[in-house]
Amino acid sequence: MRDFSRSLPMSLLRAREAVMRQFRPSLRQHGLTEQQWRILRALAALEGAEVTELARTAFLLGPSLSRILRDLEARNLIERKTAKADQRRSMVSISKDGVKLMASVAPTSEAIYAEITRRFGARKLAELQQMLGELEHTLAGLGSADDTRAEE
Amino acid sequence: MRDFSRSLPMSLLRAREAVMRQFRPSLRQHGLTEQQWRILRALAALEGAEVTELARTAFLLGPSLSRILRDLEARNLIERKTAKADQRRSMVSISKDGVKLMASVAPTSEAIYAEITRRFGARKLAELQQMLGELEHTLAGLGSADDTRAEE
DNA sequence: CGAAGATGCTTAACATGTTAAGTGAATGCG
DNA sequence: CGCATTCACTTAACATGTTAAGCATCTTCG
Repeated sequence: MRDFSRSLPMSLLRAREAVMRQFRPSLRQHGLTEQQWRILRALAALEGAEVTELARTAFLLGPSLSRILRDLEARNLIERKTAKADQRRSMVSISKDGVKLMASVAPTSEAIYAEITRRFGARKLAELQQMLGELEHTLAGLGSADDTRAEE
Repeated sequence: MRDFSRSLPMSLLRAREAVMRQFRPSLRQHGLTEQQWRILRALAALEGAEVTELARTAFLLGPSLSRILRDLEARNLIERKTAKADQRRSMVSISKDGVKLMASVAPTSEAIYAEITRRFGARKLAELQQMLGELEHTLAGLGSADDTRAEE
């Protein structure tokens, strides 16, 4: 059998870990996990979204998102209000505290990303992301059907 | 701020998920998680290894590995014995049941991998893995020091 | 209208990720 | 030798990943 340490899943896992290792300490200093940070960023970009939409954007499964939103709301970093038209849906938005927190994290985060880009090379990085996108697209629809998470 | 859905971490996450989505159902049918499968494969390749070495190979953190080994041992898929020379170390090896289980999973797993390779293109896949390896190497040593997990 | 089904979200249960602390065994060194 | 340090691994505690159930609300259609 193939040397599994050279398999595609392992390559992807190690590469992602190498990248995230750069960001985690900074996020941690601000009391945020990687996933919480994704949610805040998504909310800042979307300016309010339904939970399902947020799950798709932040690439989180419903149950994870449910828990995280509960915690972020308790920390006053986000706000929720149920939609009037459809009581099942709830609109989530980032709070003022949330915006403030983002502002305090963003500079370091941007700097790290810039350093990664510089080291790896902007062109190469673009190529890599191109290929990753193609891989994702190639496999879309191969596996199970219903995809609440990604799959736009 | 950058559209975070196009950031490198998200690209890597989505790509990996697209790949793993192909394998999970088959593994699940055999009562294995992705991580348990990694450990079995690593053990089959190494023919017995110390826990730390196994963590490095299967790219798992110590605490995760500890729990998983406990469970795999309870299921009689692996065996452990403490080293004579150094009582702190324990040698882990795959059991006969473990080998049997691997044999029952491997064909499907190989078929899925072959299909992914076929769809994406073997050459492109090699290119992608090459770039992933470079990315990993580029970032090695940038972040925190001590790396018990990977970083050979 | 009203019951059956679909939808949006949450809870539950178990497995792993992540960091810190704990434990026993080896090592280094005065 | 003896004691502090290091080492290999495990436990603990909390956050997320993953699948299955649960629970309202909404929609569909007779």
